[in-house]
Amino acid sequence: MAATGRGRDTYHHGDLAAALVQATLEIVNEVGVRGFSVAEAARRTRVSPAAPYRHFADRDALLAAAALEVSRRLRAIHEEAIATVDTPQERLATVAGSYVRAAARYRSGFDILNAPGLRAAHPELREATREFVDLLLPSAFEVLPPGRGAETAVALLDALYALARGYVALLLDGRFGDPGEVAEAIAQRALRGARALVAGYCIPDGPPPGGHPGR
Amino acid sequence: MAATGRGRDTYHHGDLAAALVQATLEIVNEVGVRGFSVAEAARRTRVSPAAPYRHFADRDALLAAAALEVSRRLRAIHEEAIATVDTPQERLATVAGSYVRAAARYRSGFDILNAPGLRAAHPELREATREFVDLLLPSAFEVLPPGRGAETAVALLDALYALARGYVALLLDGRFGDPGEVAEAIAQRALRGARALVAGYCIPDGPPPGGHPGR
DNA sequence: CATTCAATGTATGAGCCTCTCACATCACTC
DNA sequence: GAGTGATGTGAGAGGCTCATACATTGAATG
Repeated sequence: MAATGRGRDTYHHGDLAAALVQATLEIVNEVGVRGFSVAEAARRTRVSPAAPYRHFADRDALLAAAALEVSRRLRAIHEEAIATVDTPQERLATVAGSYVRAAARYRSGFDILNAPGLRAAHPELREATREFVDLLLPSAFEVLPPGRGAETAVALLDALYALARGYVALLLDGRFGDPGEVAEAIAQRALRGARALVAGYCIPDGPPPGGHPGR
Repeated sequence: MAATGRGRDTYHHGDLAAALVQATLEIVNEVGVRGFSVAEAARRTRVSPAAPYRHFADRDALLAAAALEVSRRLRAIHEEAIATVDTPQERLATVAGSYVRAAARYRSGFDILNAPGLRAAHPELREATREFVDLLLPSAFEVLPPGRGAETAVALLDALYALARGYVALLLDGRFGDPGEVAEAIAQRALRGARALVAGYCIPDGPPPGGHPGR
């Protein structure tokens, strides 16, 4: 446990796993996911290059652990954002904006979270996403015309998530200029887009899905 | 592929650059961007590990060249999709669907195209995106209420792009199950979401871009 | 033709990384 | 206070990126 508080004067570290995750976040923040290396994380934690492998199966496992930490913090941010809003419509839309804003602030975290393949390979990350969906599902139901099934509610949330994630991708690519500077403006756009999506899904006799949504 | 037609019986390859790009696409298709290595591309092209560096400055440059090739093919796909549609509204929405469909088919290409940092580091990739925007700008103008400036039109396109790209990210993450199987259903959802976005931007007195949430 | 040269491929190697395996050290229990 | 499992170390195999010096060749030039 970290509770022992011994940084690194002893042979054993105390809480190497957590320290490595922290180091990982810092490194990724500086040099990106591709520049990250387990060896560097070990170096910063003043531990031999092999030590991390006692706690994480491989490089990706360490990155996934860091991503999980990020998603925890993200969840807290969103819960806070949601709490300040009254109507379910705005609650849904607000999250899109706060997602974009968070991306600009915690750049590194999103790089990890969205690293290609990581999510696909680590179920616990997908699980974290699902919890996030649960957070908003009630609002989605409240907003939809009565009689719509859970499928439609989930589809609406997916659409919101897709919109926000897409904006984040563009933002972090530098599509709009310096991410830090334009973040607020893009967050507003995401907010507006999210409102349009919610409105679109609320049309009582929404357009025939054309193709039934997957499961 | 070799322009001169000599595959590899001679000392010189004939068209190593193109062959490397092709090999890159195949490798990424099999093992993802992270699994890709310049060495492997050289191996498949029956060339020494150092040869690729005669044509590409570094690993990322080769990936960027492959990404450019992908974006060329993508553009062709979209031009075709657009051509089959009459109204500007549907033209805009259609592209979102075709983007998702293309992602499922050319999985590897999208992995490269969306590799974190690549776009940010290689201007020619951003240039390709801009050309793509130009393709749709006329439709965006046609759709918006008169009096809206170019900014709004670009904002609408950005929103559509964000939505489509987000869906693609979720799809390729396996969020909806096997990408190949659910692709069509997700494409339909993207289509529907895109229609909602277009409709949202067409409200004559829509909120000002930087607008306050008031409602 | 013979020669030269610029482009293209090769050989070699330094330096870094991932991950493994045998071994050292320590916290805990009985 | 001895045993034991968890945690860290050392050494190293194998792979990768990229730089540098060298080999080969098609084409231009005289």
